[in-house]
Amino acid sequence: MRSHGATTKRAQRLASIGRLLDAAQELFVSQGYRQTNLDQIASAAGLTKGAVYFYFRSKETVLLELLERVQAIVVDQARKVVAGTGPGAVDRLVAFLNQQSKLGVTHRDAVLLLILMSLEFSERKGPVRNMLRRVYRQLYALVERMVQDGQRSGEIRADVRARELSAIVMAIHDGTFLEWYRRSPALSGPEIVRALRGVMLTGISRAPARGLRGGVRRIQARAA
Amino acid sequence: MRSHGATTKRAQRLASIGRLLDAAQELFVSQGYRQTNLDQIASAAGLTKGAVYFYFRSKETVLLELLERVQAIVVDQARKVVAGTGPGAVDRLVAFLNQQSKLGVTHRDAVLLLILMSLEFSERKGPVRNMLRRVYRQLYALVERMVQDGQRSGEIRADVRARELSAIVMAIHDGTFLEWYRRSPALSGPEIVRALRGVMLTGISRAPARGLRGGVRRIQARAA
Amino acid sequence: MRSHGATTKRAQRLASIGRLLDAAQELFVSQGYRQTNLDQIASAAGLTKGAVYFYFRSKETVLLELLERVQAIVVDQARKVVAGTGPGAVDRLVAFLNQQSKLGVTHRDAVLLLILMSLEFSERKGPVRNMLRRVYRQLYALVERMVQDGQRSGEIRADVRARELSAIVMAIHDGTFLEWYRRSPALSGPEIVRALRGVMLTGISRAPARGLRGGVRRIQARAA
Amino acid sequence: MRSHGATTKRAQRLASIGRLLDAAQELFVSQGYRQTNLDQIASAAGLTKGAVYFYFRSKETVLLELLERVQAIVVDQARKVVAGTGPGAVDRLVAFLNQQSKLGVTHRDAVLLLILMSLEFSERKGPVRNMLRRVYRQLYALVERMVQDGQRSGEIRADVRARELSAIVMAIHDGTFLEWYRRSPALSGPEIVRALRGVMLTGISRAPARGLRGGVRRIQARAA
DNA sequence: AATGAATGAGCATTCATTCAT
DNA sequence: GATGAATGAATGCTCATTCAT
Repeated sequence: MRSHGATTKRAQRLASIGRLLDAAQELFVSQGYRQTNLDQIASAAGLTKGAVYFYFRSKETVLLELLERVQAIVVDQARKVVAGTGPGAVDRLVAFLNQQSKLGVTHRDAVLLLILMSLEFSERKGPVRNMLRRVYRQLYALVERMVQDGQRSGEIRADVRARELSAIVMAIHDGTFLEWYRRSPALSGPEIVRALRGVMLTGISRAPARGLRGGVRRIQARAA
Repeated sequence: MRSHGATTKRAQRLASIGRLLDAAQELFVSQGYRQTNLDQIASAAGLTKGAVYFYFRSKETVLLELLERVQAIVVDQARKVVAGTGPGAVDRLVAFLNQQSKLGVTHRDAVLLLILMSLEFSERKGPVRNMLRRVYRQLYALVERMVQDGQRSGEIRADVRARELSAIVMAIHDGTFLEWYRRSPALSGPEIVRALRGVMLTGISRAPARGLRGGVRRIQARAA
Repeated sequence: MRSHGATTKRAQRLASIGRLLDAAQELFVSQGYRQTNLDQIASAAGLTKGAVYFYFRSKETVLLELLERVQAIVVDQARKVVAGTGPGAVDRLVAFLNQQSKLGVTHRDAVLLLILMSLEFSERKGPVRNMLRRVYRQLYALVERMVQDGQRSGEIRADVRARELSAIVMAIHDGTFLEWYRRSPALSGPEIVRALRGVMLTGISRAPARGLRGGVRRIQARAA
Repeated sequence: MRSHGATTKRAQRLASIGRLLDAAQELFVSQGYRQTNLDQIASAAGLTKGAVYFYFRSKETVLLELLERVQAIVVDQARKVVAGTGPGAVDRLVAFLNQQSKLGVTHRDAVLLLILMSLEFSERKGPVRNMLRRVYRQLYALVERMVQDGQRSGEIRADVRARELSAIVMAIHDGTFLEWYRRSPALSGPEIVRALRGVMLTGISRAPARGLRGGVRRIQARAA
């Protein structure tokens, strides 16, 4: 009845699933999970509610598969980038932040989905919260390791514990995305990203103790 | 049936309203606005659903009145504190951040309500979004003014526009609260607040150009 | 909006619950549990679906409360009647069957509900099946005890184990009700009841062994 | 993909239909018609939903064809057995009951399907109900004729009208099957069948009037 | 001042059925 | 001969809201 470009069953299946997931992602991000109903998702994908149930077991499953995709995009990529950079901890952190900034442009909704769902599901136990915790734990661990390395090597300030310092890094990171999301047209994307990086790196750098001045400047140069 | 300390009608009225608003605030923060239903609010306040409609026109009105309270707590207080400090822009910013940190302890839910609702309602037009925008505009303006002053006086880095820099300040601020909310037991409250202040102030300070070293150190000292 | 005879809240509550349960019972019996939807129940009671949920937690709860009523009618009454008759086992059995026959007229739907639901839920575990099993276990036990007593005293044939013999009694009992339900207009109620009693009592009586002839006749006289 | 012994199209066709009908019968009996969905039937037969529609016009048609099979098994066989026995009415009745008992073992689900569907569809008009009525009418007629013959010849009690007496016979018959179905593991199959026959035959036999004692005994002997 | 009864719109989910391949 | 994709109607349940008392 409905005719799509490629007509093999397999292609149609993938196309429909893709359209449904894309539609769901956009709606979950812009309206929240709970406010989005399946009719909206389905019709945004050019299908009907029934089709959603043909491909997914439930509304929750749609979100879980979406988060699976997001995990691959956000966590796996970040790990790869971090692993491929070195040797300094700050270098890796810069690479990480650059990667996230790029994601913010190429996969804005994927990143926002992660952040927004982590808030919407923060107090509701169930598979979604578990999945989200898993993803965040991985990100936290990645950042915390870099911060610890940096503290050991003297690149990063040691007057705050690694746990709290990396929490700040994540907080700044998520906070900036949310701010951007909230005030979208009022803020310049590239500029805010650049500012973010500069502020964060300066902020976490080792305080320029006497005789070591220039440390901050050096870091800021790398981040530019 | 129910016994309240003061039994004047007026007192009882105020007490009921207070209990309802408190209950609503806690539930909206912990579960979100949409997931919270009026039965939960009412019974958490020791009343029934009908009573909510006796005091408020609708569920939305409950939130609006709550946001009115929050505005008084967050915006008005911040303005007063900022106005009563001086003369430097960074001094005022430090005072502002101190005030917010205190609020985070004394009025945790009020601050979180503001942040969380601003996300939940970000794409839903209506009176709530308007109210939230009003509150945030005031906060943005307050911070932006301080940043501009600091840039003019040379205390604050000028390589990023004031709008984006103050967006970063707000982002860090909100992001830290959310991070704290999300990982509550895993993070040390006082420590993260101290870290936040240190990181942010160092980060936004003027890059310690040659001959001006010590600027960052001075700022960090003030923030400690 | 809707005005019912008695207007105290308590009376209205009881009236609505009563109407809902009555409507549900009739519909469950005539159409089955699963084929009956809440709209039918509600509108048969002059209410809307929402009202059902005001009084009951779920559709299943409606059935459970109905079965509670039925238990009181069927089991408790039967026990009382049996306890109040004596001394012979057959006398008690006759009293039991008389009681059930009366119920079949005064509470036709209650009895049928029990039987039909026991079939519809026989393979579906859950609270309904548990409840049904509880009720049936009590009836089985009641009958089996009478049969055992009768076998001991020689009034009832002993060539079949009490368990199977009382199963037959229950089978005949339920089967007759179902037959009546299935062929309603074609069968004469009183006559079938009389026939049932006669057939069953003769059938389970001690086989008229040599020298004991007349046993069956005596029993049939009591049953008439 | 699927390998069947005989690979002629015709054979495969018949095999698939057979598997579907068998699967449907088992599921209809164990869960009821309405609770069984086509996916369950199809996958129990190792096929997919679409295949059901390839062979049958609708879910209802599946049941109708099943009932056709059942009719052949239950009614036609019973008629044949009754016709081949004689000369006494009770002899024929015994033969009928023996046949049904045998069916209960060899075609348990077929017999149960008939009984259970007659209850599930009793108040729902449509082709299924018509079919069921047709089958039952034939069985009723068969039994009623035997009872009438027995009453005329004096073998069977005449104090109850033939219609009601044969209703009792059918009631006992169906009731025993249902009881067995409901309490499967708790009852001994052979024993209950033997008991049933004994009870029923004694029960419907001519009341052992004075001078005719032994009648019951004779009948019970035949039924053993 | 507050309650309890009732409504109706909205929503996730199930399922028989259709149809192109 | 059979499958997989998709539909649409039905249904149990939730919940903000209204209103008589």
